[in-house]
Amino acid sequence: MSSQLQEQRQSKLDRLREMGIDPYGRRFPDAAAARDIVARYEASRPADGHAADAAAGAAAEMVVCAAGRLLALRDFGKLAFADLVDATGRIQVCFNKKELGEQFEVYKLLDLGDLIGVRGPLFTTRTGEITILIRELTVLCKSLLPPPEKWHGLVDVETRYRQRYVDLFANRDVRETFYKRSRIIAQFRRMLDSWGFMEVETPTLQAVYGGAAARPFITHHNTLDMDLYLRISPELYLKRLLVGGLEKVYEFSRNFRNEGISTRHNPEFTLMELYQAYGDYNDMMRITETLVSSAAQEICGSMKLPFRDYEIDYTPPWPRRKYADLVAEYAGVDIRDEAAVRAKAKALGIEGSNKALPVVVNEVFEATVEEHLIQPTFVLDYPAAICPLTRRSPDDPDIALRFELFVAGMELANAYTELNDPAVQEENFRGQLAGEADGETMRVMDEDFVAALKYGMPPAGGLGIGIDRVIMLLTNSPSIRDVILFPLLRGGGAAVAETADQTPPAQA
RNA sequence: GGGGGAGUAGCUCAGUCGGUAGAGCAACUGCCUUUUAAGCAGUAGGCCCUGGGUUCGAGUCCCAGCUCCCUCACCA
Repeated sequence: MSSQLQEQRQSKLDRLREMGIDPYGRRFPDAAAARDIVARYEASRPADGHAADAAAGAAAEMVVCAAGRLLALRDFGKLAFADLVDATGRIQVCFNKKELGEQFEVYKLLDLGDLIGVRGPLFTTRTGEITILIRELTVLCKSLLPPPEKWHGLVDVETRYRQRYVDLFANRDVRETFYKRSRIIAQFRRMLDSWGFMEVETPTLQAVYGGAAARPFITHHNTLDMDLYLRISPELYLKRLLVGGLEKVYEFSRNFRNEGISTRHNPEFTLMELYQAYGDYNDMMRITETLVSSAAQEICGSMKLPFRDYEIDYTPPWPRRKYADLVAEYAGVDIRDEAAVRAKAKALGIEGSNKALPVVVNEVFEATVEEHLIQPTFVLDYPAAICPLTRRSPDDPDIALRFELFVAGMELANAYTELNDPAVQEENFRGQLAGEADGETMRVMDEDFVAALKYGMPPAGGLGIGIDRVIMLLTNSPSIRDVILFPLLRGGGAAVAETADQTPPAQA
């Protein structure tokens, strides 16, 4: 049973306590990063390798301190080598009975997975690996459960998601993905800040939800005794800030959509939205290109990155293609030719003959065009009827000044020249409400938003970038669950829920 | 919700025709002072996802359920 392995570790823990050693450690402030230790040592030693090192080493012994998790062990009895893994990388450490003396007994009570701190001089082994010769050994945390196998790591997908903490320490590439996620988001923030945007936070709990067409999660506030919605989009609040005179704002917002789950959809996901007063959707295209392409270059090291079977080239500028032209090219129909569009939809097996033409057109677009948009492509000028928050083209009232960015067949970004005419906005809302029977459209009139527009919102460009999907692309992760630390799973999470299935005490 | 796949030791995986459950890693006991998935010898470790059914006998066959993965549907 697993308890056998656990009991063995527990008994080692008990023995450590008997020796007067706290198996759960304490502050250990002197540890240097494994990556830095290796880098410093490489820089300081002669270029011709370890032959000269033996002589030079005695003269200038470099004593270092490191801390991390013990994750591989090669034991020779009185000598052992192990991998010590910290947040920055891996460094080999050497347990030598001669060097450790009495502390060698402590080493014998260690297991894979334990957290330790070490101090000692660096040396190079016969095979050329930089290694810390341990003179002081500190137990920082005894591990009671065995780590996954050293070679394959943790593979079982369900366990990886449910016990991400194991996945992270066992699989280096998983750590790398989430480091990159953090750095990409940090870079986005740096760039936006440098362009004069200010970061804001708007409500996640909303009494009236809007800004997208999606089913919301509903929750309840006890004291106020009111139902609230988890936001599906921050859009309508960010535009209120434009009215208020905050001219360049952005928000990294977690949004919640009560829809299906897939490799591209998680019920909660991160959307970065920004609004720029006195701009339009052309500005948003340039911002999108700059943000994503510079993240590719700066964080991932190249403008050309693999994703699935593709090589994606992020070098700007990216092609701008008109929506109508793409439908003509891939579906072979003119979007103004209702009979042709409906015939094509029928041929594609798209149902809903009673739907409005622009809705059918969009379904044809999704069925025929999207899969072909592999390299970064801006799709411009959507049918106005499916864009209730977007300004109409001055040349054609049926066209909305909107673009979506597609990469690898996935929608990555969505942007508008924002609609700031309150009369048109109110009319669009009413049209959405009237269309409720058709399907999932906005069901609630946001009267306060219309009131805000009546005070006057500057003409503006607005942009939303699906952060999780950007991270998928830039880290070559095929599933959105690979870039979300704790994706939603049935049953909620923890793999070992047996202890929690007892009936909880009744709550008042 | 539809279709397909999977669930066996702590981890990674085999398991033939239905006949008492297997390997590698990890663990334990020995030997071993420069290894790189270290090596050698030995030991221990199992609710074969759950519940029914067929059978003298089920990890294996049948039915139902649970969970995950892929895919479709849904998702401006």
